[in-house]
Amino acid sequence: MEEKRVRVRYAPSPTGLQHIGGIRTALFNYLYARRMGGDFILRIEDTDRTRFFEGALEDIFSTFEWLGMSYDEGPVKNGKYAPYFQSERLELYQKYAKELVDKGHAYYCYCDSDRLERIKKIQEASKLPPGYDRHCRELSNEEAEENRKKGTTPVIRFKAPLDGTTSFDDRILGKIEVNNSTLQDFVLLKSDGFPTYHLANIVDDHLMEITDVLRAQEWIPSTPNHILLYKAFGWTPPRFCHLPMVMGEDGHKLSKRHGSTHVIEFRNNGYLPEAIINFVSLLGWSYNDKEEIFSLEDLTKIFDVDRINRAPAVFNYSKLKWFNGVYIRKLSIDKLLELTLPHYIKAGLVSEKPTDEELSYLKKILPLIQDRLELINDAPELSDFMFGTLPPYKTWSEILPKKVEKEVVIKILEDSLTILKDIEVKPHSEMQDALYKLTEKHSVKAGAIFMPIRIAITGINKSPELFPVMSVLGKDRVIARLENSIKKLKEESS
RNA sequence: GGCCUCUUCGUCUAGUGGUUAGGACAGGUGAUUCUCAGUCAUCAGACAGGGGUUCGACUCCCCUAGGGGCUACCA
Repeated sequence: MEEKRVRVRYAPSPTGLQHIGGIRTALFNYLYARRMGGDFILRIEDTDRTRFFEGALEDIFSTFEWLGMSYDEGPVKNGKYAPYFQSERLELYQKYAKELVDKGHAYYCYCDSDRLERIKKIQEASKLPPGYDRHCRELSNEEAEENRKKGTTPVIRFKAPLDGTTSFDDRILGKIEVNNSTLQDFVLLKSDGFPTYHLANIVDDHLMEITDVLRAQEWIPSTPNHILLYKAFGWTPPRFCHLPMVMGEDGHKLSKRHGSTHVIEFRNNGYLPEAIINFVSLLGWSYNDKEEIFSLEDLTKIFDVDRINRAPAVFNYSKLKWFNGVYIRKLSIDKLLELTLPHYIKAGLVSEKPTDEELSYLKKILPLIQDRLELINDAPELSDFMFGTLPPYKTWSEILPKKVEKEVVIKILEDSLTILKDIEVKPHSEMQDALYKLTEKHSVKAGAIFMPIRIAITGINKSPELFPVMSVLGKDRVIARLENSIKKLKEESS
């Protein structure tokens, strides 16, 4: 049999910001399409008017762009099957819902929310499984007419089979079968004329010639409904592939209470798109047992649906951070500058319109902190001591090495000052060797020499390598900071 | 409650009847004539339990337990 060109879609509903779970689904669809040389479609399922969220669309587009995922058809871009907003396809769904009624697969239901509420309460009270009681399923024409006269706008419900079974073959889960007796007469068309997810989704998937549906496992329970719908229409269903859920650290579906979940939050917090893509690709999928650093480009070549896991995956923030560090270390200094500059400006370390001088100074600082940077946003905090004549000293007493007498520290700093005044401040072993000699003179360990110098010069006890720092700072500032520290220490001891 | 589904180190996972059960993150230790980070080395850490099937089960089957999802005129 000839294989059809693969067509997959990501179909978010604009009810909130894009989150990790959604983007994982989007990514897998994207990768599958690219790997198979097929089409990736973006479709906006805006069928719930009550939950529409203002910034959602903008967020979807910018998230895709930021992550570097392109789609072949979708809003704005359009394509052969336009429009890609379900809200613009209403007549279509109404037509198909009506068709189902005519074929006897669906019916008008006049039950209002009051009645629905009532039967729900009764079911709860008598511990019966909840669900619509199919009151309108076999309504006579007279009764229907009566309801119409009362002015109630009906919904259209699917007439689910009462017995037998419905099954489908999931690409990763295998055969899934349910008894039709457990199915509901779910709503297809709401009373406001909008379709429900179930109707709109399958109508569009069919019309848009979607071949594979990759979606989260939370959709498994409604898949039999969808299969039945395809059957009622006489259409061939696509292949289904249900992706494992993404959980929070407590084992529940990932949500806000687990911390950041929206892609935009990660973006704002200093995460790189490469890190998000790489990390998310490994949520429920793996390549092999040794490689795990992949670019989006790599992934389009190696992604394999058959290697997707069945079990849910817990979102591990610390591993994401590690990935971010990996990708930050891969950045060129120019790129790193571009990304960190706004933060330096915000921190007030660089002027609003940075001068060339400021820019080239930043370019000298960044290599100093690149290795230790985990989040782009942390750059200013990690390097603020590189700015100004004197660093922002903390309390001296807290920072001084504990095991060394203050008098000795002062002597060490004075000796260092003498040494440094005489040589070039370069990141060279010469400087290191010269200072190292002080360990013998004062009979202390290396740390007792370098720590005081570090603190005197940077004002902190955790800094990048001392000699590169001194080199970037320049001789004048090194001397000034050393002198200032000695002075301060002397004041404090008197 | 009902239906569906899942189960290898704390976490992400490799594994497809015979392995010292491998890797990564996190954690421990050591090295890198200084701290932190990075890097390198190293340690610790798992097949949920019980029955089968088999010469042999992490791998196949059944049961139990535990987890998760769904159960809307939301997607």
